[in-house]
Amino acid sequence: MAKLQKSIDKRNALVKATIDLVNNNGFHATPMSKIAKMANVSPATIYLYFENKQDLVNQTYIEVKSEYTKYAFNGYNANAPIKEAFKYIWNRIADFKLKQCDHALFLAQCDNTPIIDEASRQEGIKHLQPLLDLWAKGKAEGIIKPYSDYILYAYAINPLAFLMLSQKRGAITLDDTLIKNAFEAAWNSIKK
Amino acid sequence: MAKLQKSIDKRNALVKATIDLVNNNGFHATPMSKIAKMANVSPATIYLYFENKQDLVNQTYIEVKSEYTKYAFNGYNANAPIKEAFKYIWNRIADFKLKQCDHALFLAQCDNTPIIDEASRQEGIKHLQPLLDLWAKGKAEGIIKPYSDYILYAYAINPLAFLMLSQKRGAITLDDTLIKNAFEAAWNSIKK
DNA sequence: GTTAAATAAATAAACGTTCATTTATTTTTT
DNA sequence: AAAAAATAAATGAACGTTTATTTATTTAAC
Repeated sequence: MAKLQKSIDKRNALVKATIDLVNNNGFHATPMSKIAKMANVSPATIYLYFENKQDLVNQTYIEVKSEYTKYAFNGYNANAPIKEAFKYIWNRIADFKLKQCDHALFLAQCDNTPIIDEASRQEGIKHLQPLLDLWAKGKAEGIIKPYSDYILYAYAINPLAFLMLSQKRGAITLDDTLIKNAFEAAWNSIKK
Repeated sequence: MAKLQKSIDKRNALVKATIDLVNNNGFHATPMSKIAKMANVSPATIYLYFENKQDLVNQTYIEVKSEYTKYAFNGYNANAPIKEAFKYIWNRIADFKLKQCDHALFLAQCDNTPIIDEASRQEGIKHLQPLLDLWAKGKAEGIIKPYSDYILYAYAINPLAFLMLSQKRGAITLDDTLIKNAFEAAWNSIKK
């Protein structure tokens, strides 16, 4: 059997093009032809790597979400004291949203619209477990308020998405002072 | 029909259909034909009320955003003490996001995607002035932290959008206790 | 009877996807 | 080790469908 390797470079180029175009034009104004053109392949080639447009955007979402959480927990020490551990994760997430702004924007768009299907959304949620574990530990130790994971996330993590969007739109510049303030606000809203 | 002039009812039905369909299927899967069908008019009729599809979604956005802020500040007394005044607005906003969940979802989708144009986005921002005024006053009195409006909004108001989405997706139920906790978190993150 | 409102039907452009074919790589034969 | 055969990867062009929008026509108020 002749075995040939479909080029991973091409797949990556397609994923990257999808992120770029969906970020700038939205899903509805991102035809396969444009994605193909930006990735320097033929439209037909997309279908060698992805089942259809829905599959392309689903896979892109899962991939980006996975990068996000991988980055967030990279180097994380689950045995550190609660506040220190949380600070580490929080700063990694802030870092990601600033340095990988395009990826964070893409996630925000997917998380707030029905463009990806429910299965992919569920798949993306799984990876946050270490943070939820930290919160459980913090609650057990009486350091973190006994709120649900969702309200903790809403107040401690999600505001970063809004700040990132504001920066992207030129309304603010996220300097070190602002980030430091943001962390204090985050911590204050979840600490007991 | 008593009078045959461009019926405001028809326009409202079109706006409502747009919200429903965009919420459930996204902009890309919401053709004019479906909007027309749901509003019980002919596709051509849409063009008697709106210039084109972009104009329809722009106007829908501005209308919903306007309802949102109108509701938020209805009955608001700008001369009340800072915390009390903030609590009033915050609860009105929470109320809106829960009772008018569809409208809040539509706004979230518009605010996180490029489906509406920049002019309409700017137009939508204007209406928040009373809240910004309150914060300015609170900062002047040394009651509220000297953060930018964006970071205050990110921590005090925007988390409600995340909670609303979580509820819509069945992950949580926003009861009175949770809302009360959420307010305390909001206030703690902005109070000095 | 005139005019404005509403529509069904029509249309051109754009879309996602498939098809027929070519190109590139691997396997088999000699 | 070369040549031939087989197969995988890639493509441009084409398909059928859907889309937003326009047109020509009908309907209903005054």
